[in-house]
Amino acid sequence: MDYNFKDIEKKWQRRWAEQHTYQVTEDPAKPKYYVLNMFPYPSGAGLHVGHPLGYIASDIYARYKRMRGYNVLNPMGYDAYGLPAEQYAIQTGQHPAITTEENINRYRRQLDNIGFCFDWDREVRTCEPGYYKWTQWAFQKMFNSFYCNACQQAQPIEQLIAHLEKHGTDGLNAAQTEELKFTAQEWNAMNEQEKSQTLMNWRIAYLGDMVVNWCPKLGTVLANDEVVEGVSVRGGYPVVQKKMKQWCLRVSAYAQRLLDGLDTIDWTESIKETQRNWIGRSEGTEVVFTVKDSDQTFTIFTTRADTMFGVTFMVLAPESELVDRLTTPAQREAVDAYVAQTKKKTERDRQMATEKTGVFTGSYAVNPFTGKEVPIWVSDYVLAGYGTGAIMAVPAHDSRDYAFAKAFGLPIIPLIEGCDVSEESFDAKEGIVTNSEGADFSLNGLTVKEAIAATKKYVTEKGLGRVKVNYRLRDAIFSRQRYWGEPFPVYYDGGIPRMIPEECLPLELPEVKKFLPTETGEPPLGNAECWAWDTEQRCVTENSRIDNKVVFPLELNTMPGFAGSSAYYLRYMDAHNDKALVDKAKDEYWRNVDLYIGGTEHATGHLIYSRFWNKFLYDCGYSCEEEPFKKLVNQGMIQGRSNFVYRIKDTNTFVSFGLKKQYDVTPIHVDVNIVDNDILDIDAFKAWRPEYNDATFILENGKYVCGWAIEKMSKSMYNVVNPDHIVEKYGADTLRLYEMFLGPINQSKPWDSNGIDGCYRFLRRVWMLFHDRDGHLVTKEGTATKDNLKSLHKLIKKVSTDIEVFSYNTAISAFMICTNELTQQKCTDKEVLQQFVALLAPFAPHISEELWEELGHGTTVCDAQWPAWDEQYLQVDSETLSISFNGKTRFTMDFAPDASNQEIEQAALAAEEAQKHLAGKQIVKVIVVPHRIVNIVVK
RNA sequence: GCUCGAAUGGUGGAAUCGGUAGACACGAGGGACUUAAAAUCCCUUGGCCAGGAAUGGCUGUGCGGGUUCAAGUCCCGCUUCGAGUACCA
Repeated sequence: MDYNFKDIEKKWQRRWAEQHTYQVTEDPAKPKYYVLNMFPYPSGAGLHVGHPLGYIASDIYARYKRMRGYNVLNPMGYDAYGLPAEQYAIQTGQHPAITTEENINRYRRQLDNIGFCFDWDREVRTCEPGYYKWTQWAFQKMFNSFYCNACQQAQPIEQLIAHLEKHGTDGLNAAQTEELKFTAQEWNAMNEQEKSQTLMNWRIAYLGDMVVNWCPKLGTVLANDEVVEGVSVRGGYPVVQKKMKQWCLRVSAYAQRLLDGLDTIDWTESIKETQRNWIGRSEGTEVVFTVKDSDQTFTIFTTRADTMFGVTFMVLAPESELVDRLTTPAQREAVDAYVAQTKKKTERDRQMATEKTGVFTGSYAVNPFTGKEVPIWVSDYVLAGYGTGAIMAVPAHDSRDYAFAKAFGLPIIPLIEGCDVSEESFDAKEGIVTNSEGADFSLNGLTVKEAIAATKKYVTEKGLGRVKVNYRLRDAIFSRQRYWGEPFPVYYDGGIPRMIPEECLPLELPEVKKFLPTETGEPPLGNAECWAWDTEQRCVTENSRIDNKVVFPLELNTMPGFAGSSAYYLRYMDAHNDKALVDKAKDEYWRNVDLYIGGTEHATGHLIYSRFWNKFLYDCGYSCEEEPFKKLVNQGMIQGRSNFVYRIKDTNTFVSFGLKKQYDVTPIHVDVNIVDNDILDIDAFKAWRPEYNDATFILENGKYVCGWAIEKMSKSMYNVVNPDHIVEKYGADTLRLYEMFLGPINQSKPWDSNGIDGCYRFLRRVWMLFHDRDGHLVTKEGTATKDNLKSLHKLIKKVSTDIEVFSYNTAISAFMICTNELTQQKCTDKEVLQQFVALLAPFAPHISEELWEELGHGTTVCDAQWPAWDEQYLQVDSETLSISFNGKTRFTMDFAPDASNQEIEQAALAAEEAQKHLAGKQIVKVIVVPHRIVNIVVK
């Protein structure tokens, strides 16, 4: 009887589901292990073979850990809110909930085919009210909190209000949007609306006037990580800068903790580095400049405080509010025109611009070090969102300032001994400072590093400014002008945003007639009939037109994609709890994710937001670990391997790859599913498209050979491989093995079906190892030979160590070697074969379960104990010989067992030769393997 | 531009701490079985040279140097490719 994977896999998948084999509960008797995959967005295209790569890798690890005695949590769910479903809804009118549901069902079918050990009883979907209740809940907590810089922790907003009532802003040390100064009396005199507005300066979730990335094509704002090279990540539409009132999260308050936390977690260096760059900590100095003939002052930020004597002009960002204040009447028109012009530019235009543009404000700033007056300019090469939105320009030592100075003929003063700034600026932070002497202060003769320190000291002592740490990390814009997302649990009372009561959550997403913005440009929720809050009934009601009823409009924006994915790992711990995000005891049991697997593309998005969100919940006492993901493994991308046929120009004749040079040909993508090992199935090709019905072919050796290329896996390249087809043809176990055998999981690699036969043959050989020709088990008790045990224990050791370092491809190689060895040895020992099956179980669970059952076990192989290896079976019999020269024993040599006499002789001669070069030292031991002396130990 | 990573046969990839480079698999070639095909099994397979053969020799991990008894691995200098990021003052 042959290896019948179809029946075996169906049988076990059904049994696992029926018996809830992978259902897991908290068990204090066992150590926990939490394995997590980044949950998928269920797209309409379904899974391709690239998606399961990470799931298979984590599944193997989860099964392995379970066999090692851990209580393993391995959940799965769906990141169900997203743009594609909404865009589809706009085009077709189909409600996104329906398409999302359909897509989820398709995903689930495809996932079930592969035999994962997910605990589906814990499934979450971000679009379900029972789930997003807790997204809304967390948002409200953030709204009701501020970040205390002194204690480096989020605190209740009441505490801040109490401080303001007593002391005003005096002595306040909290993360804030801008520095405000007012007294307790001023605070107490504010009306409610003013107070509400003022508090936004500190709330962790706040409504802020932000310069945002507005994407007109998508009709919504985007976060920084959703914009790449000036265009939206989704769709690639242009993005412009715009000032808008938006909900924001004060992620920047956590910048330092997000940075420090990286040192405590086991992630790859490259992804930590990406996050460090994204957070972008830079230590520098803020210096206050006064404006000539005015009582105005403004602050700039610089990391090159040593260049204060080289400042020849100042530059403001066009969006900076300083522009308005510092523009003189004479320059007003020119400045307004310039600002208007930059507003029109897209982010991309601004980045692409090679020439510096700008305009003079008419005002002059006074250098506090030299008293010299320098012109203040406006230019879009200065960013509003970083530092103070204003800079001091030192053209001699900054390439951007240099370009600007050259463009507008501004002076350039070199400050480093011996540097040449006639052609370009000298940006390096090295050299000896010169030309830097003021009335009571000189930097001349110092190194750049010393000069920066000296300037910091001087600035602080003289009260000219302060030492400041700046972060590139900006607050996350949390509003989206979209339908298919979590609604904000917020209503407006005369312009004051208020949270709907916690016990009324979730605030459910309303139905709308159409998914487009309203005629007045409101977000799609503006189309909802029932979308107002009745404070008395504590419920959603019809729009505020109803008479004699106090009804308040609800927020029309929805939350962005990252909202629902920021704390889902906590929800899995307690997925059905409607009293809390996660029960305290359960959180304390599962704590955080031990192994997180997913792609690198989330490095500056989800993986930052999620860490931020968790740190906030940690501060509030809802999560017991500060970092959500202890270890992170990034799986590589699976690329497509496209195939080409070559059509001779202006004909319907196709020429095989090897002969194409003789003709003038056009390469054409051909569906990889009708190509096998680069050999085209000609009949299938003719049937593929009507125009190829009567195609003719020029073959080589009777075959049509296709060309190939590595490209992204996508429909348009006809290179998408559906895992369902592989499972159908070879079985899930083969798919699992092959995906892992392809290479290291963290490496990107092309999908190439060519090698899959090898894995299939391997599984068949495993099957044949256990059965005779008639399908009967061959095992006998107590027949293990020394060779059997050596093969087995070699395998146990190799597989155990390889799994720990995620080197699955080499582990599978070891299985192949061992299977061949045991087959050759005609091994029939039950004990040996049993342990072999246990080892195979994480990789190929279906066949392992079947064999395990045949071997007479009533329990599932997942609960088998992971075998331990015994070194005694692995020892190599090495020989030690004493080598004598001139009748004296000189040293001993260790030989590999297969070393020949000739080699031993050569080694001895070589060792004696070596002895001559070791002045006075004595060789005590020489280790030899065939061909070579491995090690000479000397005394 | 900056940061990080990579480069090994026809292909995917092995090689623990510097110690027999090319494991394992695919592909290819040859053979066995078969009326035939599929499937399966066996042999060969980095390159070059010598030999009837077993076998032996040389060469070989992107390029050029260096350290070492010994380098794919360590150091210095390049080349190419990939990923991320970019007026961040």
